This record gives sequence, structure tokens and C-alpha cells, in this order.
Amino acid sequence: MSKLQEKVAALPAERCCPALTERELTAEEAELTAAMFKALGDPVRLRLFSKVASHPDSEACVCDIADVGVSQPTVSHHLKKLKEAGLLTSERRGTWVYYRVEPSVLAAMGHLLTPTPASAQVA
Amino acid sequence: MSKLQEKVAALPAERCCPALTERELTAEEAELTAAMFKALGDPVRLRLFSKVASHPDSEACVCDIADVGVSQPTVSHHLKKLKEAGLLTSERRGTWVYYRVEPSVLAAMGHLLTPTPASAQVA
DNA sequence: CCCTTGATTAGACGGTTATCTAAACAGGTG
DNA sequence: CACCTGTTTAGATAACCGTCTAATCAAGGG
Repeated sequence: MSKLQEKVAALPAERCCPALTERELTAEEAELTAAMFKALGDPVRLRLFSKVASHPDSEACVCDIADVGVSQPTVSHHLKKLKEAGLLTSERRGTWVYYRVEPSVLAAMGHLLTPTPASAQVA
Repeated sequence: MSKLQEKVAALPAERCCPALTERELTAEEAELTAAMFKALGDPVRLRLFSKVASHPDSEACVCDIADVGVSQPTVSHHLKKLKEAGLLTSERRGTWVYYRVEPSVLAAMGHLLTPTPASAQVA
């Protein structure tokens, strides 16, 4: 969490790592990238992320998305994880806390999954 | 592993679930999709996947990719996980076993990360 | 037929994680 | 200030996961 988290936070996010098909990842690249995938690798977190991402302006109050079948503290725990992974940001406005999807993150992860030129040739 | 695995295996893979930004995922969709992300959420697995994906024809012998800093049984373990998640297929040809990336899987995961129309309007 | 090389399976161990309950904190309202 | 609602933090527990060594399976070559 500690040092890895700093590295993730320090990333431009728009361009962390090459596409998975471009060349093999270095150990460090793999560690950074895996952290993002890992954050989305839990059903509850994925639902929370999806709820925020599909809300208007990609923003939602905790109270709007907390209904995912686990206790509220657990929801808070997962939101924290998503935040640490750089996938969400949060802001308190009065009583409520709003979570927002960083659009650049989606683009970066999408880039990671760009099909290889080689397979494009084959296809 | 069991029932989830069957469901994952039964998917067309080309179109498992809607984009994360399209609408909030159902519990079942989230479980299926999270399984894929989870498989890529480990640095060693991600490196193995990247090694296969970036090889010519998106195919590689275990002997070509096994150098990721862990023992060979551990490599085998991770390859099995990737295979169970539907991200890789394997085939034995004589002495060696070859792993291959299913191109449709990359496309499906890329689709998941499609930016929301709303954010596109904003941008 | 044995032996070597490549790969997987079995079983165990240590660390991580998801979850809960209980408690604390933050902000608004009467 | 007291209270209520919304949110996070603390601490504990049970399950899961990544890793290893040892053993087993698969395929060829003397």
C-alpha cells in the first residue's frame, strides 16, 4: 500500500504503461498496472465503481450507491480502496461525500487493452 | 471457482457485460466481470499475460515466458488461473505447452472501459 | 526401458483481504 | 448545546491467495 500507493498517485494516469499487447511489461509496470485491475477485481467494488461511473457527471453521493448488499462501513472501506488505486476521487459537500470517476483513468485502462497490431494483421 | 467458472466459460466473451459507464452492473454481471479483472490484478499474472499477448501470433510456450521471478509451479498455477478466467487457452504440442490470448477477450474488456457518453459531452 | 527435460498437481504455510460490530467523527437542525 | 443523520475509523475474525517444496505426469532420446 505504502510505496506502491505513492507511485500510483504520482502517475500521470493518462499514460502509465504500454498496452499489454505492445511488449511485455517490466516488473514495476506490472505492479502498478495490476494494482488498478486488482481494485476492480472485487464484485462489490466493481458495482460501486460502475454506479459512480454511470451517474450523471460521473459523480455520486455515497448515499446513492451504498446499496450493494454489504454494511455501510464495508462500502466505505471499498471506496477507500478505489480511491487509493487512483480510480475515484472524493469531496465532501456539507453532509454528504461525493465520489467521482477520473475520466483519464478509464482512457488509460482502455489503452492497456488495445489489441495488438499483430492480431489485427491476422484478423 | 466452480459455478462462477462455468458461467465465465459459458460466456460469448465478446459481449459479457455493458460498459462500466453505461449503467450500473447487476450483482451477477459484477461477479463475472470482476473475475476477469481479478485475474489481471496480480503482477505476476499480468506479466505472464503481457508476455503471451505481445508474442507473435499472441501465442507463447511456457518455457518462453516462465522467467518472471517465481518458481515454475507458481507460473503454472498462475497460468491456470488466467485460463480459468477465460483470458488464455492452452494446447500441448509435443513436449511443450503453448498458451494463447483469446483476441475477443481483449475486445470485451476494452468495451467495458468505454468512456461514458455523458463524460464525452462534457469533454 | 530408463533417464532427462518440461509441465502440472498436491499439500502446507504465511500474509492479505473482505466482512462484521462498535465506536468515533462531521455537519446540520431545532 | 443536544441530537440526528451520514460517513469513516478501529479492531477482530474467517476465508482467500500467492508462494514454496515434493511428488507426479507427459514426451522424447539414448
